[in-house]
Amino acid sequence: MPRSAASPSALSKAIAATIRKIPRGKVSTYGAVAKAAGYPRCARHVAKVLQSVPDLPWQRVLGAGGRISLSAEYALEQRFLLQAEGIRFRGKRVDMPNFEHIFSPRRSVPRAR
DNA sequence: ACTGTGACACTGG
DNA sequence: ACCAGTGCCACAG
Repeated sequence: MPRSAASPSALSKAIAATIRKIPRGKVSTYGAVAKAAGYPRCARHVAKVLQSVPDLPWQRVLGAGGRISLSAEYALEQRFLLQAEGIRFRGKRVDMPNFEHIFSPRRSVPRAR
């Protein structure tokens, strides 16, 4: 096995993969993505991944509470893209109760029921 | 090994 | 409800 492992760290891949799972018409938050990817306290890394990895549905990732955490100009574009997917806002925030994507819980504890 | 980075989350005033 | 400060954690140089 060559040591030329994949350049992107496991964390980056996991986060990127998680972001790709957010379906069209839904959104998530940095914290939620990090958690779903298996790295609960790494919300800030989600931001890093969005920066470095192209071709991700970046507009579907929001700050806590559904707030857009981009500078004004980009915020405008993000909002536009989201609305184009049918997502609705309430003031400056996305109507989270209705549009937040719920990731399938990782069943580290099988048969948890 | 150390320091700076990053599109954050959370708490308190 | 808004803003500022503080905590966070792994990556990149």
